[in-house]
Amino acid sequence: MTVQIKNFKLKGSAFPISQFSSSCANCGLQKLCFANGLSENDLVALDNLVDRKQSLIKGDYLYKTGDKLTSFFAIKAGTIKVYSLDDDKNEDIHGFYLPGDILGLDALAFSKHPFSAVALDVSNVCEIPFEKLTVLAGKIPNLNNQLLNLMSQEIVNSRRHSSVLTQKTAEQKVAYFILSKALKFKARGYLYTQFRLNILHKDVASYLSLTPETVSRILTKFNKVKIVSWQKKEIYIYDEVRLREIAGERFMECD
Amino acid sequence: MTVQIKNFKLKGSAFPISQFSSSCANCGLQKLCFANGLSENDLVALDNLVDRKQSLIKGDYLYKTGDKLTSFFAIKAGTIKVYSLDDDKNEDIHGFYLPGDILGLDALAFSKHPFSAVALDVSNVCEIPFEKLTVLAGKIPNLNNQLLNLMSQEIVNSRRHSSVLTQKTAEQKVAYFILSKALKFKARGYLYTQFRLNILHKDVASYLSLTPETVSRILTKFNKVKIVSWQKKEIYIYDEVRLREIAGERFMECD
DNA sequence: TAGAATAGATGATATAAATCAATCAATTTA
DNA sequence: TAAATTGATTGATTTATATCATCTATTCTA
Repeated sequence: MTVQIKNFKLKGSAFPISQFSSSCANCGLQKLCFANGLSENDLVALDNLVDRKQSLIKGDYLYKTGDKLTSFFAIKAGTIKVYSLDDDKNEDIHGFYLPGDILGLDALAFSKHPFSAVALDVSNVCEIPFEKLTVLAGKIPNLNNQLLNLMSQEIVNSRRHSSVLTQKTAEQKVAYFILSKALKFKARGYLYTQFRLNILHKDVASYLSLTPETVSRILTKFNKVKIVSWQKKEIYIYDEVRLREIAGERFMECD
Repeated sequence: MTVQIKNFKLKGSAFPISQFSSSCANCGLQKLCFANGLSENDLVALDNLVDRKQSLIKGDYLYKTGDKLTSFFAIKAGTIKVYSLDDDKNEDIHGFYLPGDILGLDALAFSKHPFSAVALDVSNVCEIPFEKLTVLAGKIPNLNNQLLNLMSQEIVNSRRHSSVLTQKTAEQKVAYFILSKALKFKARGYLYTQFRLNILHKDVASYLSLTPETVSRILTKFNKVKIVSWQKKEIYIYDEVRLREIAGERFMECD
């Protein structure tokens, strides 16, 4: 990526939409996606499978629990929430997926989506038909390896999240959450001390296994002591050092 | 499996050791392993990769956090604990693996084991060199599919565990844990209302994000009201219906 | 753009499970 | 096999966070 696009504000978008991503070869998120490690020829073969979807708007579903697995999705822009519903119809949120993340790998074992994926944002995704992809992966060892790597990462991420849930206090969880999102922006080369995050506080609460009240109290406190503020979807990190101290280094995702 | 071996007691063994598992073709756990769905020829090719390890004893490690990934392991008999250590050297337990389970898939992304795996039991495992396996998987689509399926299952299992941790009360967690192990025995064709489970209560506590005291109090209660007892490593389920009611059906592993 | 619905903030109170403490039982090891 | 270590039980107390309640701000929608 030679052109660094500033983190300009597009309503509802967590990341800027790249102008240069109409093919895998030009996509700035290539290294994070199935395309990683492919030769030029292989990249073309992959590219031909990919269907670049029109924008999704808030509330659009990529898939719902129980849907047949037909495609994986790579997020180019926006925010996707992955969740299931418990008996009382409460959302059990498993993750918020951002540009560069891959969705749907968990559906492979049963050929059905065990979770639902909904856009929180104006979002942009690449749709990759899963049967065609696995056939192609059979022919391109590097593609197959990347598929395996992505799944393995997903296992580790999920275990890491379990550790966060069980080992951190409410305050540590909230600090950790904000920091992990910030570091994700940083890794992509965007401004990370100040960014838009289109996630409701109550959804963060669910993801961290807390109540909205607890999250609200903690954010109020963090704002008062000038560590970080999160208001109207905008996050400002005032004191990264303190935030790191509270969050703890352990389990931090560094992708 | 035509010969049904009774769940005889071998000191420290959760499952009986099969007499007939010196090759994948004869292994009763074939359907759960990499071997699932392979033709006779392909099975032989897989079989040639597999190194059948001598018995492990309690405390033996299959691998430790940070070790280079060299092999996956399939459990034939015994119990393996997978965990990491937190800053205070507390164990953060991610799972107890039983016969038919596969270990090490989480290491693929970074070529290093993110967790440690230790035998709680006299255990028997098959060691499958991971590089050779992935090369072979490149040639045998069914093997590759099975590898992908196993990884996908691991993602779902991990998410399911997160749901248990966040959505169930202490009592529900303990009931759920016992029931899920029982159903695993049942699925393998063993006696499941009464079985040996060589896991310390304090390890279960850690796995369920509870304290040993809480687990102890709950087990005392379950014993008093004649639902289930777990003493000296022996589990007796007296009232499966009540146990199911308390555990709740949701998130139950059915493998 | 007004009204309704949803999200967020803040205070008072309740509670599930943790922590602390003291035995008792079982397992390891010298 | 005795002593030492580790695990399990049970009771008293504490505490982090949930719950309940109310109010305000924001976002939808008709």
